[in-house]
Amino acid sequence: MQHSWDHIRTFQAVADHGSLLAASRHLGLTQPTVGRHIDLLEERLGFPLFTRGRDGMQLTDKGADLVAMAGEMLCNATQFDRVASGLEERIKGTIRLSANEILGGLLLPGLIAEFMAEHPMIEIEIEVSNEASNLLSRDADIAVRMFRPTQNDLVVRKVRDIPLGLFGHKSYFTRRPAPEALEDLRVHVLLGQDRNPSLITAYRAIGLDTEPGSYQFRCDSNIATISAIRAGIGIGPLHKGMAALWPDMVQVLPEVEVPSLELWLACHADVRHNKRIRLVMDFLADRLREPYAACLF
Amino acid sequence: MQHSWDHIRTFQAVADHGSLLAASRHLGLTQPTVGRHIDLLEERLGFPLFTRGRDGMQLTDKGADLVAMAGEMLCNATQFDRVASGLEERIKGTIRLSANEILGGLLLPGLIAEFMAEHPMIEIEIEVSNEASNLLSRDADIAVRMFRPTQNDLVVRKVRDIPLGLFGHKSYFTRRPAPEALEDLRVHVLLGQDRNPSLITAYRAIGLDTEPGSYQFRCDSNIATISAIRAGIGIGPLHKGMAALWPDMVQVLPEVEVPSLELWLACHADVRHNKRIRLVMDFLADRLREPYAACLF
DNA sequence: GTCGCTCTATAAAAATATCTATAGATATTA
DNA sequence: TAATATCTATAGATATTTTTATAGAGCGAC
Repeated sequence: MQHSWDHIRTFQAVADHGSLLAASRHLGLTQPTVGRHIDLLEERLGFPLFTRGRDGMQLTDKGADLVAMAGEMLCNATQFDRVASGLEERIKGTIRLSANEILGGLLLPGLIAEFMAEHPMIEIEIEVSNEASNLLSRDADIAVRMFRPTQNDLVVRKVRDIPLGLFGHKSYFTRRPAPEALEDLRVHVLLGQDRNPSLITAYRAIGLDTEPGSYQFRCDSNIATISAIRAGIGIGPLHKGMAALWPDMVQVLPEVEVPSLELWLACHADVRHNKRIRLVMDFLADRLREPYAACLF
Repeated sequence: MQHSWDHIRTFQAVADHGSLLAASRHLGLTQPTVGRHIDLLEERLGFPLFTRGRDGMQLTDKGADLVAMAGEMLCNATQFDRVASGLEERIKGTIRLSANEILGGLLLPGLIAEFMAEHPMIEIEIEVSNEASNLLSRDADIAVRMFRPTQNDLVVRKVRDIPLGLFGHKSYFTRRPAPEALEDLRVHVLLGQDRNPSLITAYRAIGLDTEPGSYQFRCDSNIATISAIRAGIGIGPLHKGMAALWPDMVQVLPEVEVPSLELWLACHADVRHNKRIRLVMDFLADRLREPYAACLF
């Protein structure tokens, strides 16, 4: 009896993630199972694929020679799944959305609640991450992005622009006078991010060239940053539509042109005819075009 | 949980062989197992891959859209196995030989007996068939052929030419006088083959243009044809070296030039460094170059 | 040093898949 | 018309695989 193709999948996952444990999590198996798959495969091939170290599994030379083909199989398998998903006509089923923290954490849940009431047969998962998840490897079915998705074979739709403005909480301005010109911002608490350079770039774009060190409050979490603004810690950029939902938010320097963000929807070309995906895409495109209805904060 | 890659393999096999039963034989599984694989796959995908008829399983349109990717996976998987086999360094193991009826049935067993005495760790299988088996899909590790193998990615070695001559059994010539010129053959019983045109072509090559109907004894089996010659039924071509092992065989028209056959060995490039395969290849190349030692007849 | 984290390896219990055997249905052959 | 192929579908017994739970070893932080 030959070895199973599943063992090759396991092999590829272990090679990719570097350890049995990490691979097992991604495969939805347990670590002993993954370990046994590798053991069996090695036994049948007659040579070791990995060296077992304390810090995981490292490919041997021979293992490295084989991993390319396993990778190709993975490509074909994911394409198989994608195409199959595109051929699928049932309404019932699951859709995975990928979105960044702000959209996925604050905005989408409200919209999805509405959608689910209309379509109880469709189950929806949201993957909240600021990393652009890979639609090609089917980490998600639909991506909601703040920039134009660039991968090939993607069907993308620009929904609209998202105008930004600089905002601070009313309470903040009881302590400091609101800035009247761009230079005044230098003496204010500016809320940006730690490692993610997108807001810093935005500040530069409006003519304020500050170094990361000059931000008094820094946090990687977009949500925490927004909370900080609402808590009156300082001034920072917000979606205008979102700020409009919160009383007590005061826009400063409204004449300053903060470059708008763009709102994009994307799905893989192979799945664009899937009814569920169409349904969700159309719904999102429709609702996201409207002003923000509610932020679940 | 996702579906198994093994189910995709099963899907591809069923699509390829047209029925659960045929696929199960090729996969080394049973028919109910193969059927359940397809059922599970269809259930997870949400649409049928096959229409079940009395005469097997026929791909639906959607199934046909998916079979290409499954086929690619099969390619990658067999390549995986081939490359793995090439990386393998153990002596112990199995080697599959592919050869035609004459070589595989009469000559190789004697050589292999000798080889096995020297190398008891290596198990050898012979696939005897006049169809050139596919080294790319790993039906065999080594092919012994009477013509130059043409597939790509093959490592081929010409061992030698095999001179042919026309022979008859002594007892035959007690009944009919031996032919003295080519034309005399017309009144003799010529032993050729039924559907396989190779011998007919050979007769044409030496200047004797006879139609298949004029062969009194016809048989698809090369071995039976040789037996017929040895039984004194008529005249036919034999390997000179083989005929030399049998007393009572008389060559006729030795001046007639019968085109020689060629003897080739081939293995896939991916496995050429496999020690077992090298060992067998070298042994065969060595022994096949010598005159025939024994025919197991 | 010790706690907490990573990782691999192993043995018994639980879940799952496979096989054997059989039935039913249709076409081909005698 | 009966016999013999082909094929798929289904149920119970058997094996195999997976999981759960546990141990052991190295590394970094406090």
